[in-house]
Amino acid sequence: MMHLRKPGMTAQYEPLRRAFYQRPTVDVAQDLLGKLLIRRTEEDGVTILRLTEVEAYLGAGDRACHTFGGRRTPRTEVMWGQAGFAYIYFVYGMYHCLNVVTVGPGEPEAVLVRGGVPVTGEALMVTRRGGRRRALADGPGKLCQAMALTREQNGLDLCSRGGGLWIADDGVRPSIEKIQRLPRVGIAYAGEAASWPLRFVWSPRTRDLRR
DNA sequence: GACCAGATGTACT
DNA sequence: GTACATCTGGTCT
Repeated sequence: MMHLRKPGMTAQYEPLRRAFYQRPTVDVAQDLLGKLLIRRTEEDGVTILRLTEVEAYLGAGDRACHTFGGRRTPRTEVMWGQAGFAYIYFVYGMYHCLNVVTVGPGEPEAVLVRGGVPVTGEALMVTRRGGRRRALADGPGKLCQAMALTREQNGLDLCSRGGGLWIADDGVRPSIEKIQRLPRVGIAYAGEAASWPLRFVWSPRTRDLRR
């Protein structure tokens, strides 16, 4: 597979600054494509994914969003806070989903991180995925499994390396025409919002993955 | 390939 | 009690 960075230099990537996240959620979602999701743990070291699929969730007016209608519960509390923090929740009794909070306090919007391709630490991701060598992180549950993300990482600040989870820019720029806008997945209950084109999918060719 | 059932815990009604 | 921002392994083509 694609090892485009030497493992030794991987942890040096600077976290995106908070201003990146303090923008309209749709802009943040689209701009996250091609960025590096970096995970560092004491036990395992560093794993990195390049993001290829995200969804925007637009807060109180979005029936598919956990904060629809202004819902504010212990689970959704992180979404109500500062942009640039991780909102991780448990679904279907066995999986986790990673979101990044956008906009700012009192505007509970977020981007669901749905998929990425391995850049560094692929063997470790395979181990975390129970030995499955394919489809390592092409869905939100798989992505969290490959990156060892659970509710323990809920509320981490992505603008700091201290929590072992951050997002960085290494200069790769998806070309706009390679990005598809589609309806979001798994939200048929959301009425009109189910058809909103808030899912962003980047299908990179190998050469697109280089700077 | 497509389709389907089952697994499972939490939030919320 | 019900629905859920999912995935896997089985079956069938």
